[in-house]
Amino acid sequence: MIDLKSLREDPDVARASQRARGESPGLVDRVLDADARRRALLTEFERLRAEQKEVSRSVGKASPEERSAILGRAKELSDHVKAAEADADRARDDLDRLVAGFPNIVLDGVPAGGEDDYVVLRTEGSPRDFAAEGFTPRDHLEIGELLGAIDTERGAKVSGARFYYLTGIGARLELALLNAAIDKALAAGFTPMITPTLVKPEIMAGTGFLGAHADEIYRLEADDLYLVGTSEVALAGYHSREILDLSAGPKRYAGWSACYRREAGSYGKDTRGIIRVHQFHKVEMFSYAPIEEAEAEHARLLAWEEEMLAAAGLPYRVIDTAAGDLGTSAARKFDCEAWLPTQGRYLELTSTSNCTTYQARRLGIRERTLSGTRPVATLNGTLATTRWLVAILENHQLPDGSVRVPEGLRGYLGGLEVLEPAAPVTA
RNA sequence: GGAGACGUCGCAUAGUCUGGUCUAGUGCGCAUCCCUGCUAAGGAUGUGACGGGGCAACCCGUCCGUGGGUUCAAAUCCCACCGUCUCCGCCA
Repeated sequence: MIDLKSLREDPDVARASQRARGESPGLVDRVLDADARRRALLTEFERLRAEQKEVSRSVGKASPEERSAILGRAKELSDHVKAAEADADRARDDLDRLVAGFPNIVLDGVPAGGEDDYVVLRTEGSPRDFAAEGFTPRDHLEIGELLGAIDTERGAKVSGARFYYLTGIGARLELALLNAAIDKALAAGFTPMITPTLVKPEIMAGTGFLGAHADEIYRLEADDLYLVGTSEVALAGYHSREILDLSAGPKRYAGWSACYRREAGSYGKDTRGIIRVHQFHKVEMFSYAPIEEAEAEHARLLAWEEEMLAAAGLPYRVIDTAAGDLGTSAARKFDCEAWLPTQGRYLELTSTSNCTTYQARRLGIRERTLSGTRPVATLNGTLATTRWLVAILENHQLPDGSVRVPEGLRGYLGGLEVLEPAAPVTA
């Protein structure tokens, strides 16, 4: 939720933000109108209510002779108050609806435009030259099957398309990666958390996931709960309706959870292997920070992501996502994309967003300061996901189909240096 | 799943039966000050959130788990829901 006061004081910033996102700047004026109307009706209601309270109080003290006259007056006022309150409530609902649909204000420097208008900030590491090494790289699924690490056929049999089993060394490799991520988070001062993956509608709405991309989310209708697409949701909800003390710096949590995505509208895209799946695991960083520290914290989250990518030995690039490709809640987003040799393209492995105070306003997360309370900034970023296995298997493969274990993960696999092809799991 | 108890401004509690004097009292904690001169005790004052108006001291409104209802008037009466605890049943 955007800040109405600053919108009132400086609507041009919001208009510019809307234009950068490729959305309507006219929405700003509709919000301003609704806000003015709501405040006028609220003032009127409160004036009548104050009068009614005064008259009502006088009923008890009135002498029997005065009583019926006062009661008549009170009754009349009561009707007026009810009507005025209904008007004010309606105006508030109108305003709320408009505000709910208003995305976060993008930060200065965010590239304008859509999905393809990102800016590459830098490229780290260099992709291997498989031609020079004299072999054609296998894709992650082929390797995964050779290693007995990934089984998508049985995943489809049991749960449908875009489901999979990680088997044997595949399961161990994912656990190794996620454990490495948790250790990285611990070293950076995060509190590890294992979070709920089913959340209430108000929490899902508060994080901004029920806006434009609501069809991405699984909903359990019988229980009115949502399956989270990331532990960001549960971690943002953790301190909802609380007042925090951030005087010692940001509060940092690292969530480990399964993540669920419907992948509606991605038919035919990344259908092979485990690049785009309905269920995966992720270790996610989440920070609650004073707003002045948000941009510095965002830079820190990005740096920790890059340390993980280095531990996994992956070549990657960092992009500054364009305004139109930001989520509803994000004011700025950096993605790290690893090189995918068999597709000759970069694949998103991490994403870190600065949501400024947008989520905190919706979820009622504030901090205590010398001059009262105010909303905090929330930020999130990926430390590892199941998808990383794709890049690890492809980038570290050897001609015979085995895979060199990146040094940063060996300690989590009992010192194992190479994953060797194994007999497949057969019936 | 069944039965019962409970939910009050940081914490603990009063108030609910008998609606108006609750403009929610008290204790603890906390903050400032006073006294004292020494890691004590005492005293005074203050002590929330949200919204609106001046936008500074102030004023108004909302908030007693949540949402409805009754009433001129609801912490208080009625209904529904949520949560916590206890007991029973069932499942692991």
